[in-house]
Amino acid sequence: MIAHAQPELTKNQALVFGSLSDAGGPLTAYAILDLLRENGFRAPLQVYRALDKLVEYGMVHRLESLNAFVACSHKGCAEHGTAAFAICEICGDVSEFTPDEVIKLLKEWTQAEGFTLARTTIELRGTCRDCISQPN
Amino acid sequence: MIAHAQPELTKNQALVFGSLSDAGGPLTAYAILDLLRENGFRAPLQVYRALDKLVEYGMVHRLESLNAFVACSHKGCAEHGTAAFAICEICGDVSEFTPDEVIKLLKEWTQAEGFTLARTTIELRGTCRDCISQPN
DNA sequence: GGAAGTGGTGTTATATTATTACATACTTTC
DNA sequence: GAAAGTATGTAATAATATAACACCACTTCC
Repeated sequence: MIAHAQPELTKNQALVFGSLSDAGGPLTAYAILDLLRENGFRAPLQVYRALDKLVEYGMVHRLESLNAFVACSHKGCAEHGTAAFAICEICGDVSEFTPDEVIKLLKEWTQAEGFTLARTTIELRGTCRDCISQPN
Repeated sequence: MIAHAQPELTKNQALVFGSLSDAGGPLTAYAILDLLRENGFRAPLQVYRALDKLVEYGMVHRLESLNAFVACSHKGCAEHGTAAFAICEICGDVSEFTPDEVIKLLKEWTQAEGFTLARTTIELRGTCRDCISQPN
């Protein structure tokens, strides 16, 4: 369990986090940029810099296999362990979960190997229950 | 356990696979392109098309968090389960392993959720034993 | 034999994702 | 108020990936 500070966000960070929260799903950096143009955003770097901080604070996760970002699904983004993601390739829905037992096993492997773990990416691609049951 | 066919590779596929095998580590598509210019490669698509097939055959893995590709570490690329990767951020070394117990737990989660799993990405970022012990 | 299908290739152009470099401004601390 | 640290704005460019189209080799099937 890692406790993340809940710092005051700057204006840009708050705008980016707001976009992701409102979206309720993953957005690419450029999609966020387009959403925020009316708020004065003009360049990708404004988005990327905010995202860097939000990821550092644990409030946003990066989905490596999508090159996209998603707001952490924990309310208030309270402390929690390493997250995993199930990504539906039909509807784009992303489910975040916290597979503590999996993380424990992976940590055991790293300790046996002498590997110092900094960051863990677990992403499952497939089809969610809804999209399987209604194949249209 | 999934048995991958070991098809005859086309010329381009063999060249790309050879580059990755020789490299003994991850390469980006554009790094491969540069290595193969002397073999007549001229465009990224020649690399990406070969990589697509090699990944499909299970002979090459894509490292999502690096946007890079690595030859499968199993000799002859025999049948094996889902792979995971530990990536050293100092020396760039990549260790492939097969965490069967982890995969089993993740599969249990997907079955409970009704999620149909197509592809699993597990990537650990950190520092390998060698780079921790000799901090230069 | 020829038509149609399939898969690989070559090439140009373009789309998408991310960073470098530099200038400016604001805040905190001493 | 000078110094240090952090946030911002902007332009340019780098790095990664795909679309579109033409051509060729091979098969298969009538």
